[in-house]
Amino acid sequence: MAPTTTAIQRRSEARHAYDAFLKECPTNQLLARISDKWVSLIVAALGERGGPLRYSGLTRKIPGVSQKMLTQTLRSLERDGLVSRTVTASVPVRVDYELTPLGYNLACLMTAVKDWAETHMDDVLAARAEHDSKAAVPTP
Amino acid sequence: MAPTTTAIQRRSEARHAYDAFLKECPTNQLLARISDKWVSLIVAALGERGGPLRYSGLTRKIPGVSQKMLTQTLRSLERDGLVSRTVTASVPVRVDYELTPLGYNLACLMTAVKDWAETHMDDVLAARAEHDSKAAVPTP
DNA sequence: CCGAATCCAGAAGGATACTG
DNA sequence: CAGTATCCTTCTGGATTCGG
Repeated sequence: MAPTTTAIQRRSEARHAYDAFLKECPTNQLLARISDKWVSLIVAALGERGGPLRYSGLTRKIPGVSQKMLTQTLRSLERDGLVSRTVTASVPVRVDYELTPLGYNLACLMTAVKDWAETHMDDVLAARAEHDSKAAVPTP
Repeated sequence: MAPTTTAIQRRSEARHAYDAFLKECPTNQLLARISDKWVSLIVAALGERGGPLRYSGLTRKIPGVSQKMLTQTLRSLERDGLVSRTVTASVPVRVDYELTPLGYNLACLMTAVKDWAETHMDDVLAARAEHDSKAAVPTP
């Protein structure tokens, strides 16, 4: 019997090979992790500050973030050794978050990306308007 | 009556202010866009190549991507003026994708981020193991 | 003040089949 | 070869509530 579904099979095999590959090669995992919206914002916020920031401070510095996402993202960043968490047991508990040296290292790149976004934003906007105007007038 | 729900209200207001802010300041939109997993991988793939790449070529170069995500992401990148799409109407249709100058510009940053991930991956892994081992032994 | 836990709507994304 | 369209599962992430 000739293999009639080779294309499908190959694709499926590629996917499973990819899944297995991820376990051995965590680079993609790490890339996916730092390619997260909240990770970018938190690391950028802590990087711009240059020093420690409290939980409530982060909430104010990143408008629109929910406690859930903030806590969740901070935990993963702490686990990955990118931020340090310091608890001061005062009457109202005080928790400070700060980038580790490794985290500051990443913050530089994040800042560069953010600067790129700010610099070339108008180019992208222009391209988007151009593209949309062409697509919107098929029969003038 | 004293305002007992100020914290909740402030948070809610912050969210709506954020939503309104996004319309006037698309920088965050753009940052979120380029902080996408598939965007990173596609831009990196095209950047490493240095030249045009066909649809099927991209499928092979990015294992695990579905046609849906590949097409969808390419469309958005084209709309944003980061990649160009060239159709050659031969017997089997041939489509080439290539980074625009703006796209190449971004690819440099993406490559830097990818390199960072590859360089500091072991540090992150070590921190992760350290963190997990501490959390896994509360009662020895 | 900092966070954990639960609920749930909606978006993301994969599998599959079909077109030109 | 290069998509498009559809279904369906998974996961994201916001709202809310409770605890230390």
